[in-house]
Amino acid sequence: MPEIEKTYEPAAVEPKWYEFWLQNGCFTADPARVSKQRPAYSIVIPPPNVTGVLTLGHVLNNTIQDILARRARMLGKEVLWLPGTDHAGIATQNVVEKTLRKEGVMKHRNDLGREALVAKIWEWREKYGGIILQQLRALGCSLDWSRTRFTMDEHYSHCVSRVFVDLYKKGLIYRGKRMVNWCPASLTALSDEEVVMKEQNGVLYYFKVEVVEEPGRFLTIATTRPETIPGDSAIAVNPNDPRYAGLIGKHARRPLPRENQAPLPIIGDDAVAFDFGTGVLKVTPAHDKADNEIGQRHNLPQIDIIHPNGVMNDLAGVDLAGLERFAARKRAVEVLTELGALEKEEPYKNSVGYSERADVPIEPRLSEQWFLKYPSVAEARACVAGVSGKVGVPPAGAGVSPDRNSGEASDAPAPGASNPQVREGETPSPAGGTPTLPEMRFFPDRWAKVYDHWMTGIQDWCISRQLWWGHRIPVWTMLWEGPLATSDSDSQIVRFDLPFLSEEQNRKIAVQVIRPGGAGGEIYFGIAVYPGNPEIEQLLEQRGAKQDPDVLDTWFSSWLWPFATMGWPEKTETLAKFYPTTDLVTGPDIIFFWVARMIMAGFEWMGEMPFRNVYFTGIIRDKQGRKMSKSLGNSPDPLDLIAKFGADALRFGVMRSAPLGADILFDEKNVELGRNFCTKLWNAARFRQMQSGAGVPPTGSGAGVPPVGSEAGVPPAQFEAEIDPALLTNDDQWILLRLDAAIREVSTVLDEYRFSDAAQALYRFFWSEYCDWYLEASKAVLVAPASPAATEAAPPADTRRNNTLAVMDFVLAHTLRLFHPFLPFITEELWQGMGFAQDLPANQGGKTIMFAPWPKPFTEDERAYFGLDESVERFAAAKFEVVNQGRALRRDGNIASNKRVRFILRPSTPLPAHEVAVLKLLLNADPLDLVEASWIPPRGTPAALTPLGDLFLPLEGLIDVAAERERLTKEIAKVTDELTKVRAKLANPNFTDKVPAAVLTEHRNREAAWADKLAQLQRMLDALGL
RNA sequence: GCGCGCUUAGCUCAGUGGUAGAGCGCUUGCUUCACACGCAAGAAGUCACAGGUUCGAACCCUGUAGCGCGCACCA
Repeated sequence: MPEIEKTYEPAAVEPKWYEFWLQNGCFTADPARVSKQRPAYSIVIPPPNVTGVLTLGHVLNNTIQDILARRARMLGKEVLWLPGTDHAGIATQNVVEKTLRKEGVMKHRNDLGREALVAKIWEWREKYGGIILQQLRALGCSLDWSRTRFTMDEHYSHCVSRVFVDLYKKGLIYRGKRMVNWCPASLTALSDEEVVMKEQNGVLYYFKVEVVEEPGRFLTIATTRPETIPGDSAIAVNPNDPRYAGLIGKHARRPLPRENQAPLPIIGDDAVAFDFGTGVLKVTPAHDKADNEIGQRHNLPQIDIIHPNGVMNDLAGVDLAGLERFAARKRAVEVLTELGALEKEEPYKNSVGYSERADVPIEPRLSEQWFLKYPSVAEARACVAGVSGKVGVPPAGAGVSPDRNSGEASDAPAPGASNPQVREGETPSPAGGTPTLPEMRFFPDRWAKVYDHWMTGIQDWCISRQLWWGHRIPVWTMLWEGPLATSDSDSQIVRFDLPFLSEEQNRKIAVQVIRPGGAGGEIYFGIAVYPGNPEIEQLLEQRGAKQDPDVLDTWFSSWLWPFATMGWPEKTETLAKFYPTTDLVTGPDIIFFWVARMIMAGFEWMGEMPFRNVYFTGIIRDKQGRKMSKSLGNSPDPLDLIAKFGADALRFGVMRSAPLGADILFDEKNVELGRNFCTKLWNAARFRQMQSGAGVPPTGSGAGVPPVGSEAGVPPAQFEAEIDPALLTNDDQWILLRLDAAIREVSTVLDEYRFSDAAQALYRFFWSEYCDWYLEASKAVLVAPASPAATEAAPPADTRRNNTLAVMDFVLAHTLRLFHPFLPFITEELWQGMGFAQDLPANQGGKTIMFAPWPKPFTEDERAYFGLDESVERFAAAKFEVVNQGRALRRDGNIASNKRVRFILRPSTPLPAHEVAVLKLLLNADPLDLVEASWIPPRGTPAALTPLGDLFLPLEGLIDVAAERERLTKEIAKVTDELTKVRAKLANPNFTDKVPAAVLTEHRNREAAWADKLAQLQRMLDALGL
């Protein structure tokens, strides 16, 4: 084996192995390999925006997914981790338009026109769309690149159109003129989820209006938006408000526009609160959601006074027309003041909806849009573990039944097509009960409540966007002059064959009345066309039908991601084997945008939930707890971090500080810690390499790597060949026990998605236990073996040495595998470099550590075989106590840790020569003299009591007696305190009567131990002399 | 207003009823033949507060305060 270099160089190592994995198809999923013995495991990546670059959020999210995927492979599963990108409508169009404006290509999108702009965006996508995926490679992500998808791939786009038509036919999609969230910057409607509420320091303006029928009587109205007064069409009061009830039916003159101070009706509506403002409300049906509802109840005119871009139109009157809405507010206040109508203004805090993307206040606006009534809500709501409304789960696939033309829509794989994929250790349904539907689990589960709450109050989804980049709505609208085939004019869906289409073609469309008896009594049809029928589209356009110019909300395509990427609507093998996916890893900020909608889509078109488990990551913040943002300059570039510290270091650092359910405060120190840990791992391996030689196969040859699934009951042959249990030292046995504990702990916490706990357990095991204790103790065998006492039947040094190396190899081989999901690169480098891959079958790690089996805890038989029992731990703990005490003595005596000094041990139990050698080494003692029980130290000798006997540091004259006395006095105080506490407990009959026997025994032992210790400390203090 | 979460060492966080823990930072000593990205030893905590349950509470219950998040309202 080549000698391991002195320092680890991630920059040289990482690309090499990534290329190796790619060349060997290690990431490729093959549904044909899925079987009962080899269950499927799948994750679809939350597709990053195609314009995006890697952020720390992506690092967190994708490292978690990679850990899950890599571990699943090691557990013998067929793993599909499916990559891709999202076209991200508004975001992408904004980015590209901005660039084009900067480059002077255009001033406004209209300069280019729809087709040219879309072509430019495609160009952009070709050029930059793969960046983030390339960056994921640098992170080590084991994605199956052969399956990379994009939400605007031809096939994917067909899926989007198909589900649109399907929902349209089911009557769930409708067009309507409604109040929508309008973004005056992006000039498009937005969904409720794209609006974020922000608290504002605003002003509440009070102005008065005169009651027409009672001249001289004024009403005072409070408003935050005086610029909308010209759009008012009523004054509302609460009919139960004695102050104003008598005015209902009368009129008041609105002050603006000043050239048209129209009298408005005073109406009564329960929505008006008595105690807010003055109890009098101006009603602006065209520019406020609540006012719009009042307007509908009272049949008020809707006066639209604002252009789509936020500029006031002519109806706003001469004072305001042409002003931007906030300038208009200022002006309106001035005019009110001039008119003498303004009474007062007071500061006021309120929340205003902002456009998430453009970061400007949205404008509630009446607009004609497409809306969706969510499908499969009941199923989606009921399937999540821990939500309240989960009773009466309907059978899977019980969606709304299609009314006709069902042929094309229903050829998806049969509902319930399942695949055997159960997480290791997953508990089956409760025994004896009725079979329950499989549940989806959220981690942490508190998100289930949030999800349920949203699903309960769910509103129709505005799915049309006034953009060009996206999936164009597959609906053509035309004026219909013939008779209607249905008498029910309220019906949204009409059974109607277009005479200019063939019967066959008519089956590929759905017809909806858009404006029954529209403005001039005309009837408009919306004709939705299944994808892939250009000839129908052509015929429609020849007849004057126009395709809707809008595109669909990006999330209307994202919600199909789990199955549209796997070939739906064809019944692909991929779908059959890998759907539903096993885990979804995403941020809680898109639980409504994406997760909830995917669940509904999963039920609606696959008849099944899209994933079994959803892991919600925290949000990455800087170390002051602020969100990462470009403007703050607090978001480091992950690629810089990788260049500086290595991808493994970044992964480990982030994972170690990312507890389940909490935000992550990112600190480069954590990455440093990851880097340091890699170095530690590297050097521990290097130490092992430096020991090979005399009598050992030069490579260590993967010694002791046990076959996975070795049958219980038979001591594995490999163990016998490599590790002779008869030659195991206490340290060997101890580290095997610690390894076993680490395997158990890491496996358990990973099953619970507690990645930071796993990382910490690994860190602790390898650094504090393996390196700090075992590796140091092993030097007593490898570097400075004890010369056995004449009476002892010690094994030849070489034999014992080989055995220790075998134990080391065993532990390292397991450790590397435990670390692999977290640290894929360095573990592969060491696995190969140290020769662990040799002589192993390819599917057992012979080719790459990626397919080496995940370590298993010892069986009972293996524990017995290696002699691993409690006495091992006990003796090791006693030994460490001796060492700790000795080091403390050294410290008290101000003796440098590198200085060899004489220690004297008066053992309370016979010690094998080897153990004495270990103690000598760890104490850095020379010599370590053993004395008889009768030996009495000279007065003033610092001493420590240990479980293996009394330890002395004979340093006549060198010791600071006063300091030593102080230490002992302090120790005595502490022990006295503990002893008092435990005695007080034991003296309490309530305690002794009620406490469980085991706890009582434990307390009695504790009392004895403290008492013993106190007595000995006292003796030591006495021995120090005065 | 409703709901959720958090409050433990200087910082970030583990710790679900029985002797308060880790990493970082800090202090001291050490280039001891894997590693100074290291080794060793240390200092450091009224477990937010107040009640209650219990033999016993950081942990369970009730309440309070502060912080964070979500939802609703917002003339």
